[in-house]
Amino acid sequence: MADKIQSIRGMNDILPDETPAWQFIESRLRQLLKSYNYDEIRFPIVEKTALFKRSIGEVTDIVEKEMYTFEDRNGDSLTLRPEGTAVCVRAGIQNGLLVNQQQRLWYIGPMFRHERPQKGRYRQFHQLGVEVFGLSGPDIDAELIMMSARFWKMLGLQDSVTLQLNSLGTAQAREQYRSVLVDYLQQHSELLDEDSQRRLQTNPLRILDSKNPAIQEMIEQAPRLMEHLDDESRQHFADLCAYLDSVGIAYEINTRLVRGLDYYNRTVFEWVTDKLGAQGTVCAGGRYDGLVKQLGGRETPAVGFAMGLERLVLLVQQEQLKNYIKQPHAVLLMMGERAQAAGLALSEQLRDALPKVRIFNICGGGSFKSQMKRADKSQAEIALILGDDELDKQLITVKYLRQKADNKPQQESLSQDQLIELFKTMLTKNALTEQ
RNA sequence: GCGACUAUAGUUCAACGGUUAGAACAUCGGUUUGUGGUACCGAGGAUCUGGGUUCGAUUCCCAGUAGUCGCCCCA
Repeated sequence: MADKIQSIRGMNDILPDETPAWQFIESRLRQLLKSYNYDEIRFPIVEKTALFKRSIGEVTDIVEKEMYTFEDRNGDSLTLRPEGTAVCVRAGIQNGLLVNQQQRLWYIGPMFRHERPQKGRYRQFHQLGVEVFGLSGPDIDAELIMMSARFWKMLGLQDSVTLQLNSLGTAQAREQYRSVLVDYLQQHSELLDEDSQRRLQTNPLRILDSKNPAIQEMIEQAPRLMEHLDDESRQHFADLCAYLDSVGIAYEINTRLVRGLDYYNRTVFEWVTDKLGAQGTVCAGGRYDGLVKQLGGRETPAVGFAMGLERLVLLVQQEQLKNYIKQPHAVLLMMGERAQAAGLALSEQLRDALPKVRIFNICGGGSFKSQMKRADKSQAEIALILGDDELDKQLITVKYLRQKADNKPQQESLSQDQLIELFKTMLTKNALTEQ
């Protein structure tokens, strides 16, 4: 036997067992986004490396050590997208979607980061991203948070996630705060670990996020970003909080919440869960008013978020899927060669007449008994039996597989027209539970 | 990228430095090829890869690969 070729580490197959959960989540997402009137955008998986260096930040971990970067045949440096925002902005600029316009966009698809795989963290992972351009007020920030909150309800996850909120202020305010913070940290530099020493030079705000207990203690006394906000950002944040209060969305203000990507300003938020171990962030986003200009467009306010679909799949409970998994309505048994041809034709005709009906043809023949076994395993509501007897009489035997032996007839012979009528009543009966 | 733990049928788990590596579930077949679910009978199917120690390794050691957990990072 030849050697088996394995998939790339951290890049997983999503198997038939798992796809119902994905489909469930994706269909609810589409429904949600439609209800807020957002539009889908699709863009490539590979982009020029410079796009990510310029947007995410040269000294971020993502750019420094997690990107899949390679040269193509022309010698250009290309990168598998590690996130969607930068690509969305590039596409918006390039296609003239952003100038003096408002756009509310979403996208879904795989992202790539070379990290150590863990539960809920993979090298190819999937995100849903939502980005809004051309709106600068706190109202749209609130809309995005309300939208995500609604989504948790749709998935039955409202008790599994909590909202963390912070404001980073304007770039200038952040710059000022940065130097105040660096001063403070340098006074306590003997407490800083190796990681934090390095970040002192590169991204000191991230030190606030450290899990090192000694550092956390010292951070408690550090000057707070909230206290260094400019007036406008302060008002923006207060308005946002008021909007959330007005619809009863609970949040926790976390002044240590900073983002790993450089482009954020003002509002940042994160939905977290304690049910996924170290990978607790399920959805995160914020405002990035400077990015469009930074990537060569006109100055355009923007805000967005992304959620990790793998993590949602892990959170969605099996019971919520039970109305979503769809069994066939009917399973078709074909006994003998004559019935084989007639049966295939029959199921095609049924699909012509009733596009919504789900029929599972038993292929591969076999004894009556083994076909019945397979019919049972299909979970279908009814079995259609077609053999020489039925062909001679121009009838189809219908057996009700899920009706237990009581006084009802378990089996009857129907003409094709009667069968179609039967399916119609089955479909209307199920119409409410299937959507 | 760092650390710890793990790797045996499709799956979940046994076992042993030495005959033929067991079981359950799953799969397939059979118990008159026209009646399923239960029962009974039967079949196929595995020691991650490469080195080393040893007369002999699935078992011990090393490396690789992969998974899990933590750090890191992040969605």
